[in-house]
Amino acid sequence: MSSRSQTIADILTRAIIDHRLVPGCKLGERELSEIFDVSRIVVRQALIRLADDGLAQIERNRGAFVAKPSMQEAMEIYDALTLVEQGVAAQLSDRLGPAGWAELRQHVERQRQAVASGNDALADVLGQEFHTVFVRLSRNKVMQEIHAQLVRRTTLLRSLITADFDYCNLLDDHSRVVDLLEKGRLKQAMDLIDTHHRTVVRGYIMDREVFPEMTPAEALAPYLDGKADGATPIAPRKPAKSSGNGDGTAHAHVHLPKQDPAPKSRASAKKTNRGLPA
Amino acid sequence: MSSRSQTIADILTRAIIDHRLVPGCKLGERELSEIFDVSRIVVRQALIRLADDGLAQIERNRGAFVAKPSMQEAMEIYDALTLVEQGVAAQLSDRLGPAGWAELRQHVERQRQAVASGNDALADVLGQEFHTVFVRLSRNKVMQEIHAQLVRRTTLLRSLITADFDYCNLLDDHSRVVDLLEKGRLKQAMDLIDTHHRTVVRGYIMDREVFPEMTPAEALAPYLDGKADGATPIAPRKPAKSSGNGDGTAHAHVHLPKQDPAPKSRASAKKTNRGLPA
DNA sequence: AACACAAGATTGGATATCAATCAATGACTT
DNA sequence: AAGTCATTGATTGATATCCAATCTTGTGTT
Repeated sequence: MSSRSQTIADILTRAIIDHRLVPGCKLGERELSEIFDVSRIVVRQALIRLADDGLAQIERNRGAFVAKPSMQEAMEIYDALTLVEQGVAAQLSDRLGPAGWAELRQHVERQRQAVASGNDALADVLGQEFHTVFVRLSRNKVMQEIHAQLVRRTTLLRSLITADFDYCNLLDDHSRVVDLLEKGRLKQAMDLIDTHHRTVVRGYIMDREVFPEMTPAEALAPYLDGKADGATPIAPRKPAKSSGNGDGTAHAHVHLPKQDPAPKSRASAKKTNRGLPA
Repeated sequence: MSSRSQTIADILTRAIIDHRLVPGCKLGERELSEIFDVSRIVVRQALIRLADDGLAQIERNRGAFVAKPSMQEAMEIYDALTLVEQGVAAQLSDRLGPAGWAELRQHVERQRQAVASGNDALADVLGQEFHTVFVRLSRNKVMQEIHAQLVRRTTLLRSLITADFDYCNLLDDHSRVVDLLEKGRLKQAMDLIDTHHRTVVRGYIMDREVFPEMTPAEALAPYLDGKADGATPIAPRKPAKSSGNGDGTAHAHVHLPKQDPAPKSRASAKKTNRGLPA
């Protein structure tokens, strides 16, 4: 079992890539420590991990916030992702065996079925997973980790934009990349990878104002004792601290941007939850 | 000014890439907290950062150690580095302007002069720096950070091997890569980058047992002076804490990594500083 | 010698506390 | 009334102390 701060960092990461915690959202130490029922120190260690991963930014004496990358940074992230995947493509076109190609095709097929059956959420997940599988076939764990981090950051970026993708189109890209690579047409495959990501970026109109639809406590609730992802149970709890904290519900104060019109949305607004919790 | 744990993480990183802290070296919380005169918690946060960077590994209930990558991991790191630099090469061959090429040439020239004047240590530093400059010209900060991390890890790897490089050869590679790229012969340049790194890896006979030649206190002493900011502390400074070892550790910039027969334990007798303080 | 067990040391974590800093508020001036 | 400045409150960065769990070590027994 890894450390608690790692567990919490994982949960926060999950919540961020599920778009339950959106860019700019304050990650207060005290608030999180009450949510997870751990000490502030553990929370801080988790936040350090998040910041190292580029998913949070810590401002001295002000606290941690979910990262809010600039357009410039968004481009750089996609550039880096393109570079990595092109490189992996070059490797795979040399070294990948039949089993590998089969796995890729099978994955594309699964996504195709998801699209066909109208399961957009699943299609979205599979669409992202394709890239992960792609890189995993390079059998380079270091590269995998770098790539996974970039993917997480692109997923974060999606919180900032108005999603407007054509899944079928992107799916076709995946399929065609596999085809081209297997036929040894590396150059074309690499160009397609580039176009693929540019297509995504082109849809990026970063409408800079994003405000949280839920408090962190609400956003994180689904991850707290579900253990859906087979991870660690959060805490076997010791006797409560008896110190007058009567109601027990960590009803957090909302940290909303000022010019915020009127989101009193504490009442579980199940809105466009694009994410996929477990 | 960034947090203290960041400062300490930076110093530890520095000490590791200077080969003053060698793989496997125990990084005890209490010991480090006394050395840096901070609390254990700050040290722990620094160690978390190191571990996230791949420079340390934390074993639960056992503590943190300087990372000791396997041969497999070493290969993966170099593979990833090659992939990144090849990708950057492709970008530069498209987009780099005259000023950029000039900067690269100038850098190669500086290293050439260092080699000519017999300043091996400087040549080594410049040789590594070339790769950093190369990637910086891509103007992609995300990519830069990924690359820098990989470079740090390769530098760590050098602690595990018996260094036996032919600097002139590697320098020639740099020069030729610039030439080829500027002439638009991308494919050849990329092949050369690959060969370049393979040349380095080929020299890797990871003689698994590395022994620390100094205690962490001795290894870290040179970095401890001002402690306020930590720009580039190479000033020799005596430890403020008494603690018995009054030796001032005159650290010479020696670059003679001749294999040392294994001493017994951490008996700090010799100070063959193999590192390359900038 | 091999094994079991107790003692010590180290880590992971909790709690309480303090200083520094930032945000918000309110008082005061113009 | 508007604007500026000081006070207050809240949050972070960091420390010290304490505790439980685990690892290491050394010793004693078989």
